Parts: sequence; structure tokens; C-alpha cells
Amino acid sequence: MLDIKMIRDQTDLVKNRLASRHAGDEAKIDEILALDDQRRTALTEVEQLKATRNKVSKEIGALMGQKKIAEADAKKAETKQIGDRISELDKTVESTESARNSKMLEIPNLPNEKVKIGKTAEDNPEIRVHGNKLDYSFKPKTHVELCEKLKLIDFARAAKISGSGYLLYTGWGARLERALIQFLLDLHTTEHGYTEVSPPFMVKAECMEGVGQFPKFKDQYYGIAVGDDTKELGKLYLIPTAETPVANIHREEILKESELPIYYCAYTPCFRGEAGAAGVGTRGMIRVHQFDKVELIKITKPEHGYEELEKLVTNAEKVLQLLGLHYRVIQLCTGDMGFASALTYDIEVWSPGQDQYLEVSSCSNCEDFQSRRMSLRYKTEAGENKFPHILNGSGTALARLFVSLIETHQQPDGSINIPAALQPYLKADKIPCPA
RNA sequence: GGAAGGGUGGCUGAGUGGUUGAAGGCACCUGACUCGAAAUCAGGCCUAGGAGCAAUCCUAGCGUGGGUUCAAAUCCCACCCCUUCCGCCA
Repeated sequence: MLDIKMIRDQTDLVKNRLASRHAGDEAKIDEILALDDQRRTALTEVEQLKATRNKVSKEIGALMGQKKIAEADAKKAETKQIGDRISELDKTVESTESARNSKMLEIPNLPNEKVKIGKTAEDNPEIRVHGNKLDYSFKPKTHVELCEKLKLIDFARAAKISGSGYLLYTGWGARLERALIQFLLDLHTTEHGYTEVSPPFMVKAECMEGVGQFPKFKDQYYGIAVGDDTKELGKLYLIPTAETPVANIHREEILKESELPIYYCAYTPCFRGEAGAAGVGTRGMIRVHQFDKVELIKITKPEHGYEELEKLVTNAEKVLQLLGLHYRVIQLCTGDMGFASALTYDIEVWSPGQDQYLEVSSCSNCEDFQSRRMSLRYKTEAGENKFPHILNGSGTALARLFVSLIETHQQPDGSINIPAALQPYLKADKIPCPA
């Protein structure tokens, strides 16, 4: 969330930057300020009353010690009334504070000043392109055709057991998925210096809130119940990305400056309701309710946040380079950025079968937006507590990577060539096409 | 799920309802002593919110949330977590 002090002191700046997202959030700022003002008025008064009560209570203690019971009783009567007023004001402070905080949780992050002002994905600037679209001597098949022909995925039976939007990997398909996970984790841990973690796949609501998924996008995620116990429903949620558990690892901690930067990478499945997205690009593996992903997370000092983001993007790109895939890097404009992000690069890999680019990685610096929400700080050498920058990036999403990989490397005979970097993991140099 | 025990500052560990934000110790920081270090001595050393230009002051916090009281780490209630044992289980 945003710093309430910044909202107070630089109101116009905050409003302008929010307005650049074209989401109408700037209108909520005045409501927040009004509540904040009410809260502080009540707080100032109640704190003065409490100071008085504390003082008198001590005097009562002293009088009791001297056995001056009558005088003590007189003072008790005096503070009794103060007590009533205090509990009244305490309620005001609490209600205005909680109303203010709820509203603040719905305000997205401010775009960094480097971000291009724009409204939609049309306005996203392209940063760089790697490789180019291959010319095929035959009409390239789509990944759906390839998966069916090579029996990599059984779409029909996945739908039978779980409904639409789920994948049943089979045979070479399952092996390829597993090989990719292993390849990605090895790359990031041994080449890029990340520490591998394997987190829970279910988290508390406060973790969802910590990274910005709650409260605004609650209807996008799966809540878990034990059996039919509805009391349990809503206590835990299936993670939509490893970012959720991993970014929260150090929540409510004060790290030492010397511990930063922290680099984590994690493989997890990701669960997304995709509410409202039905029918939009839902063919095959492009948009599903469950997919695998290797995620990269960094916790850094604010002054290093952006150079670390550049490195993170490079780390994700390395995956695509090693797999021989054509891709481009774009920067999201203000109107297209996610809720928590201050600056985001998307990496889109080319899919010959779809004849379009597919987003396989989104790398963001959320600055201190998430660390404030989860109360993660670090102590500087000077003894000051500061909020670190939290960065996340896919390194990369698997389902779409799978799509691009098999479509790109398909051969005229229907088989799929495996790039050299992946061969040791799959223990094969091609996936054969059954007759 | 059942039984017992336990949750106090970075760690350890006291705490009869009333100068206890919290003794003592350890660790850490600053200064003194020293050529330097160790030892010793003096001081400092949590977090959040609010007022103030500032120095500083005030409020809150002893697992969490309620309650009793003029006053709660201390009494009452509920919940959470940890340890051990039992049950169940991949």
C-alpha cells in the first residue's frame, strides 16, 4: 500500500500518478484523507485523556500505599468518567482507522515515473526482440494438434476428471514438463544465484493481501475448505503464483541490511479461477486453471531495485535463449500494469501455431508497495527501519513455454527436436511422432 | 482429534494488580583506559502511531482478541501457536 504520509503531504502527486493508470482510483484519495483526519483528531484527544488517567492512576497507587483511602476514592471517581470518554474515542479511532486502511488496501501502486503513460496493451513499448519468426517448409501445427498427435496431453480426459481448463500430461508430455521444471530450477540456482525454496501451495488470506491479490481481486482465486466445513472456507487459498508464499517468507520481520539482497526461486503449480475469462483464448494450454511455473523473487534495498529488475529480466530471457525460442520484451504502460507493480516488463514468446506472442513472464518491481502491506523491513547500518523493494518475475511460466517449444521445434515428420540445453533433462534429443 | 506443559525484548531469564517498556545476564553500539587488543568502567541499545521546525513529549504493545478495574505482563473468557505423549495417517 501507499505511505499515508505521502498521501497527506504529496496529495496531488499521488492523485496524478494514480490517474495515469486510468482506473479511477484517484477519486478515493480524498475519502482516505477525510478518514485519516477524523482518526487523528480523535487520537490526539484520546491520548491526552489517557495521559491524564495514567497520571491520576499513579497518584491513586501512591495514596493507597499511604492508606489514604478516602482521597484515593475521590480520585477514582474522577477518572471513572474519563474512562467512559476514552472508550468512546477509542472506538472512533478504531473505526476510522479500519475504514481508512480498507480503502488504502484497494489503492494500486503508483507507476514509477519511468513508465510510459498509456491506456491499453496497444500502448506498451517494445524494448527488445530476440531471434525471429522461423520460416517453415510446411504449415506448422498448433500445439493442440501436436499434443494430440504425439499424445503429450489428453485434453478430453482432463476435462472428464476436472472440467475445462485443466491439463492431463501423458507420456512424453509429462516427461517434458518435468524436464523443463528441473532445467529452470537448475539454471536459476546454479547460473543466476537464486536460492531454491519449495513453499506451501496454500496460504493464509494475509499473504494474498500482502502481495496485493486481496482484497480487490478476491473472486479470482480458489478458497479451500476441509471437507464440507464452511467454517474453514476462506482461511486458506490456493496460490495463484509462487510469488504469494515466497514474497511473504519474511513478512513482519526486520532484516539486517547485510542480508540483502535476497534471491529466491521456486517451482509451484499456480491456480487461477480465471473468472470472466472463459472463451477468451481458452483453446488448449494457453489459459488454464492450473499450470506450473518457476518464479523468481528478490528482496533488495530501494537504491538497487531497478538494476536488480534488469538483471531479473535477463535471467528469465536466458531460459528462452537456451531453448532457441523467438521472443520480445515489452514494458507495460501505466494503464496495463498490475495492481502492485511500479514497473513491469513482460516477456512474450513466439508461438508459430497460434501466430502470436504468448506472455510467459512478467517481471515487476513492486518497490515498497508489498513490503508495507506485509510489514517487511530492514534495518540500515544507521539504525533506521526501511521498507525494501520486492521484485518478482516468472522464470518462466510452463504451459505457454511448452506450447512455444513444441510448436517452434516441430519437424516435417511430426516429431519435435529438443534443444541441446534441455536434452540432459529429457534424456532424449527428440520426441518421436507415432506412426 | 485426546492429554499434559509452555508462549515475556536479538537471545536468555525475573516479574506479590499500582513510577515495569518491563530486573539480571548474554550479544551488539559509543566513549574512557590501552601502542593496539582483551579485561574493566560509563553510557546507549525494541516497534508502531500522534504532536512539534527541533530538542523533546505523549499514547499503545509481554502469543492474539475480548472482559474486570481508577490502574493488567500480572485476574477472567475465547482463540492461535509450540513441545511431549496417545490416536489416526502419506
